Amino acid sequence: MSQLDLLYRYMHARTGITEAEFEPLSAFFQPFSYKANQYLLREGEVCQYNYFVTKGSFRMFQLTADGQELTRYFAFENKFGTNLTSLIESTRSIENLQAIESLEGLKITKADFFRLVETSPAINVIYRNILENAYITSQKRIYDLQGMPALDRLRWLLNQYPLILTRIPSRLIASYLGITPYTLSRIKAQL
Amino acid sequence: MSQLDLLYRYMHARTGITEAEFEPLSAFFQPFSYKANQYLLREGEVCQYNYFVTKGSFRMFQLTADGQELTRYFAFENKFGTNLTSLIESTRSIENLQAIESLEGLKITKADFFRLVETSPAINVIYRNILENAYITSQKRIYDLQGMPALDRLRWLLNQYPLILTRIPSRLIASYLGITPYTLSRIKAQL
DNA sequence: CTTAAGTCTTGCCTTAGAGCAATTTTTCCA
DNA sequence: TGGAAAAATTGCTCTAAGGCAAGACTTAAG
Repeated sequence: MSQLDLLYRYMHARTGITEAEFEPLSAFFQPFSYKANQYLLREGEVCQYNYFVTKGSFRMFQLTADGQELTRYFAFENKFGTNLTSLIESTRSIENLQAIESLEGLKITKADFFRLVETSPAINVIYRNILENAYITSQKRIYDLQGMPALDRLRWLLNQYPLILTRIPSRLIASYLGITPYTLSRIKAQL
Repeated sequence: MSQLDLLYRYMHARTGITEAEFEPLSAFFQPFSYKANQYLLREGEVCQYNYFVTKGSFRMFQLTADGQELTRYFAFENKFGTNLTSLIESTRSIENLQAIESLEGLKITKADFFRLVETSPAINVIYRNILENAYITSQKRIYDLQGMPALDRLRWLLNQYPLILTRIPSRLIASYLGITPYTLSRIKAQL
């Protein structure tokens, strides 16, 4: 299935958009691809695109003052992903977007995207949907992880993404759970 | 200034709405008031309203399995506040909304609100704005607090809300920072 | 004003996870 | 495919925060 077909399916499922309505929108999306470990966005840059993933995955992470990586989000196939905060506020990003595996998808510029939010009912709904999901996901993450011991957090993550341990390197998972690789290694033995 | 004036100012600042455009919307908002410690919403209920605060404050918190309160958000004057997750998904709330001080404001029902999101450009923008801010705030919270020692978290909070220690009881602040009241008491001495 | 209930503080001990170092395993390319 | 580099594991020690208990302080109600 082509990248545009995947995007159409994504949008149709959420907005009921028809192929005829989708057609003029499709011109705003350009293909992109990155190799594993390449950066889509680096800290300090202003995010210019909203990315729709059709193959592979990327992550968002921040570098702390003492050089530690804090991973906040993994974007897999059939997901929009971007640094929303930087995109919305046009501020310099405090986080990095980096391909984990070889990555392909479609991207739309910030200007086109926000213009379509105002002019295309379907994109208005898609954006609302992205924001709602981003918010709900981030809430679940705060809440479910708050005060939970490390082992329970790992179980929670495996419940959300059962395949994650096979697909994502352990050090990134540790970084996502807010624990050290040492601790992750130790608690995996207790699963 | 009347409650409706405050709401109009809030909306005008964000959407440029005129008084004439605002007038038909105002009928959807009903006044509410709660005394300190009363609940706007309890865990297990489906949230039915979006609340605009004109006086006082309320908080959102979750009860953990072992009876601990985890506070996630404080809503003060001139803010919309609700359990967005429950409102969006029509699911039972896992959190409680409780007035901290004596509280007044305007509320709109879920059904009216989402209908206006579709039919009123101003409310569409307001909702987008609420979602964007909710997301950005929640991100800042995750990020800024992740891995930070308790004393630095307290400083971060005081930076965001300098008045909070004078306005909100310490046990709620501890609950918001994800630390125990014991620890909060100890680190306040180090400020 | 007085008393009870709730809240905050502080001493003492316990504990989960951090961090270092050394070893093993896996991954990556030349 | 062989060797270097990165990642994962594991023993040991250390530390920030948790939790109990006792006392001080505050607040609200009669």
